[in-house]
Amino acid sequence: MSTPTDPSTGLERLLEAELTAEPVFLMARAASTGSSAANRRLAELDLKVRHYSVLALACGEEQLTQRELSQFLVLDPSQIVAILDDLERRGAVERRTDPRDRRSKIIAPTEPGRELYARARALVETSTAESLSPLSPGEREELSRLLRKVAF
Amino acid sequence: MSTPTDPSTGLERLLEAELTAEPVFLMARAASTGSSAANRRLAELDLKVRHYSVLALACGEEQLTQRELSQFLVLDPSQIVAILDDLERRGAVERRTDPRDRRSKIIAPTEPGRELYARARALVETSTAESLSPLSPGEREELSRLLRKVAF
DNA sequence: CGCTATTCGTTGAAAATGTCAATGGTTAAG
DNA sequence: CTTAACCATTGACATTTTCAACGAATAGCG
Repeated sequence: MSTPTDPSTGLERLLEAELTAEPVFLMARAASTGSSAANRRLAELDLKVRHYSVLALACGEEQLTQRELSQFLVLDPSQIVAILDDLERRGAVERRTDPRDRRSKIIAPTEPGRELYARARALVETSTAESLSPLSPGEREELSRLLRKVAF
Repeated sequence: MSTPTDPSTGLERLLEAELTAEPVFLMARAASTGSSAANRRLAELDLKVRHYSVLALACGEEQLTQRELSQFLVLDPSQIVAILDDLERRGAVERRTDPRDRRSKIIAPTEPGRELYARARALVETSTAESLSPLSPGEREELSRLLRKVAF
């Protein structure tokens, strides 16, 4: 059975196409199917991967400004504004003017925000497990390790 | 020196963030930086990765219809139309009604199209080498192998 | 054979995302 | 204290995505 999540195309004869050897293509395809799967799960919480990412960073150890979120997530500052408007309207995060530089705003999670993150994280875990199911545990670790090296 | 291609953010303190452990995020970031790098190179030929992908498949062994391109590239049929309009206008490919099913059209490369593909391919190779430079040759192979398993 | 349902490429519109310039408030450098 | 730079924000615009609808062609079935 083929769900919209299923990367299978029924075009097995194309697995030898030259394009299949191109990492750019493979990355794009894997990222595309992976994040639509995650988005489908997160829809239950009315979140998308982009919101989840911001929320995750907000819930982390580091105090981050919008500029830093923008750089780390490779999103235009104006997009961060939009995402934060959503999250703040839902009461998941707060913008606090950085006392050491009143131009910047530090993004802090609220208590409900942390709970939302916990639930979202569980959903993402599920989605990830599903997306990476063709890999062994060792392979998943290796994939993460390699991706981390190229992603930063 | 940090070029727009460079994935480095100068936010090393975030490398331990929980988000960094999420494959969804890593994939998205790697795919994003990877394909913008490739797009930057391909701009020289007035191509984007999406055009390159279609052209590559057209130049392959298999006779593919637009529907098949759409499925394999995970793009809406209407997007394939747009890409083909571009490529056909440039004389790189042709649409030929499939004699066995006159609803479908098979995409065939022209001779200039093949030459264009060859040049584009070289550019993509360069971009890939650059993007994957933090990896050893063995690691690059392994990354491709793992991506192929999750991408299909 | 005819009728109906389905598929294909195409068009067009709407939503989401990406990109970029300009602004007010704030800080840094001199 | 003045000038330049930086931050978040806004608004405009381009690109990409998503979806419904259409004519042409095929497939299934009576």
